[in-house]
Amino acid sequence: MGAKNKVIFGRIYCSGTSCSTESQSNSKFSSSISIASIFKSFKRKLVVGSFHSTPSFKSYVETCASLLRRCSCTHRLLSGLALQGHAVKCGISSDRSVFTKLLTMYSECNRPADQNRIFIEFAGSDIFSWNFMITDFARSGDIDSASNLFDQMPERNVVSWTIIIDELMKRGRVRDALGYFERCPCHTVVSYTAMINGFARNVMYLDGLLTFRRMIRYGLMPNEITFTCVITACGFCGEFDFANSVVGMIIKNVFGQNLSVCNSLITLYLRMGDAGMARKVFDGMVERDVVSWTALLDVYFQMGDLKEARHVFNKMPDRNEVSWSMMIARYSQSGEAVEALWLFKHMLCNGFKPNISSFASVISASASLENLLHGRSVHSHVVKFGCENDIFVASSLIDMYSKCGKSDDARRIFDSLAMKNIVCWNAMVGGYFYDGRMVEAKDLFMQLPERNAASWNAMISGFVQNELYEDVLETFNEMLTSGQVPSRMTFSSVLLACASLPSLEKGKNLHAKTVKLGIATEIFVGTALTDMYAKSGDIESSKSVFCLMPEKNEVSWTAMIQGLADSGLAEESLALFEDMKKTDINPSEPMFLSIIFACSHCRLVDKGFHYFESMDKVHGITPKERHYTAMVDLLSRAGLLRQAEDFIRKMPIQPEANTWAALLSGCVTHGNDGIGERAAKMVIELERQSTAGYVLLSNIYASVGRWKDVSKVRTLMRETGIKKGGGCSWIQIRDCFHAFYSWDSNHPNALEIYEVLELLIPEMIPCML
DNA sequence: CTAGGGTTAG
Repeated sequence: MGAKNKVIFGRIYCSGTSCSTESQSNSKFSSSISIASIFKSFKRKLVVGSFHSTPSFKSYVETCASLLRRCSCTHRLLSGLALQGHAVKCGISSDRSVFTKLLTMYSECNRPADQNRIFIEFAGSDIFSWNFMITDFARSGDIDSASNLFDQMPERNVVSWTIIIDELMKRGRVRDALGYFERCPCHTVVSYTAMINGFARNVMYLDGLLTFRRMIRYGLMPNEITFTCVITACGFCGEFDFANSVVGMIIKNVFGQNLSVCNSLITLYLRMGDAGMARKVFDGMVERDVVSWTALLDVYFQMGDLKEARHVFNKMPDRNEVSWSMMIARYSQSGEAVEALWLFKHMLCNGFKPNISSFASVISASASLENLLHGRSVHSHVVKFGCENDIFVASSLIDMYSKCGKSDDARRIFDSLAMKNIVCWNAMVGGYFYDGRMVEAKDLFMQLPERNAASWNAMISGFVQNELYEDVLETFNEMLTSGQVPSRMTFSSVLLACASLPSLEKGKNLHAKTVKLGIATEIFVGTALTDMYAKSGDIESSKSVFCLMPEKNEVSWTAMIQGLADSGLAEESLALFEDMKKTDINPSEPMFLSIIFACSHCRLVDKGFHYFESMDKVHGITPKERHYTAMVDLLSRAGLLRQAEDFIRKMPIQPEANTWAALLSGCVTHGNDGIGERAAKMVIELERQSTAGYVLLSNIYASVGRWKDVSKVRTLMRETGIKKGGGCSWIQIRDCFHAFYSWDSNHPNALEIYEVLELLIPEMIPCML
């Protein structure tokens, strides 16, 4: 024991105050023993009387300070207390270097009361101690005590000012920070940088840039940290000209090789949309860290090259939780939700702690998959890591439960939040719509403390999902009246509603509005317009909108191909499909549905089979039930009823009721009651509540003159309590749409509706009454 | 001979 302690003691004594050289001994026991032996040894050496001038006293103080520092590094409170006891006894506890180390030790060991006590006892006018205390108060969340302390300081240096400015900015108190900044008698690069970055933190980028300009005028030279902050601010607010002039300064002042400056430049060029330049910066760096590599990942994500991003991720020399979060977030945003979940799992397997960002991304991936099981399991991790009160995590949880149809679970999280932001409110409104709980959704919307475009969009798309198109238009009008400018999202939802309404007027009106806002050819709006015009029967306008779109995605092409097919322009639809195959867009599942449908309309049986077979063979898409149904429709319409029945019996998957219904409907057209009866039996068996089977069957009997069987089917329907649903129609009177049903003469505006109808189509009235 | 400002994800 003795030998070991002597070695430690000797090392400390000889190497002065260096903490790092003697941090090897890490057992609590040996550490406190060594401290005790130091004092024993020192007591022997100290000579009373020559105390204050001897070198041994100086060494004693230094050693004491050094040991205290070691105690705070290793959080050994007991040893620290023992040391303080000795220091007090020997009368050196008010020595500046001992005292500052004591302050640090109490702070590190989380003893604010003791820390405060010795501060009040000894601090006096020592600026360092005051600054230390201010930082400590601020970092523990008590910014008011921090600024009180600052105001009481007998004397301040520029560090004091910078601390208080930075801490106020971090807490969003921009005005207070600015007040201190203006009162600060002397500025440095650091105080200016704190100010610039403080503005940026509070989304006041332009003020940050102006402060930067003021700093240059003041004659201060920015350093690499200032440049990093300014470049980041430029990227956020899109001030690319300003950014370019800053880049000039960076190069002139030889900061072009600095690690963080280059890292921020990669992101700047990405925000400018110049992935090539971003890549160039990365290639030219002399030194790279995990931040540089993570930024490079985003370069490939922005170019849409997931493969290369994945490749870079695999070969990166180092990863941290941000790199993992980035991968999870981008995969989730690219619609690769399954891959996002996989990455999250592997992040945990690799020993990384999930953080708020990775939670938010992985929850939104589970939401888009509507995978409740996975969502719940991530939720349990969220609770385990104590992130359930984070607003980002909570709002994505609300969204996840909503999309899985669990609005009550969503509501529980919503209610548990002490601080809710507008995102949570909007997600919850959407949640009720997903569950079809319109009353609750509307109620909650009325309670919203503030409304943004997303709140209105939640209402509008909620009504669209529930096919309440009148409410869509009504809400849209309210939105305009409230002064809220509609977004792309709004237009694509409202246009979707217009596509389902008979009047083209509203749609045209909306088209005009989007032109005014300059978003008519934007991908989402343009696609919705294409769809709306096609569904409203104005295929020429649909085509012209489609052609004007500079960028088209899979959905846009589907809308146009489907629109042409549905308008009976089957040849054109097929030609467009061939055009699309020449671009880098791959045919999708719904597209094939339209293509087969188009073939069906033109009786192009062979072509239809060709496309159907190419799905699996060429494009690797497994045909779904509805594709088989479309094929049956193709064969049945062409009168190939026997082949159609054969086709169904050979299907590798269970046919849906609609598959048989397609055959049945062909039997009606071609008057085949033999196959028709079998098909009808299958339809009724697969879908007992549905009227379609019965109605079609009775139609077949009627078409071949089996009137007795017709009345048998009708009786059967009556007995099983199945009613034929009434038809629904729409009419527009002035600015309002009215839905009315064939049995509905109780509509509040019935009289007016009938009056209008009488003008239009007088012979329709008797059928409806 | 110690303090104050920073880059990547959400």
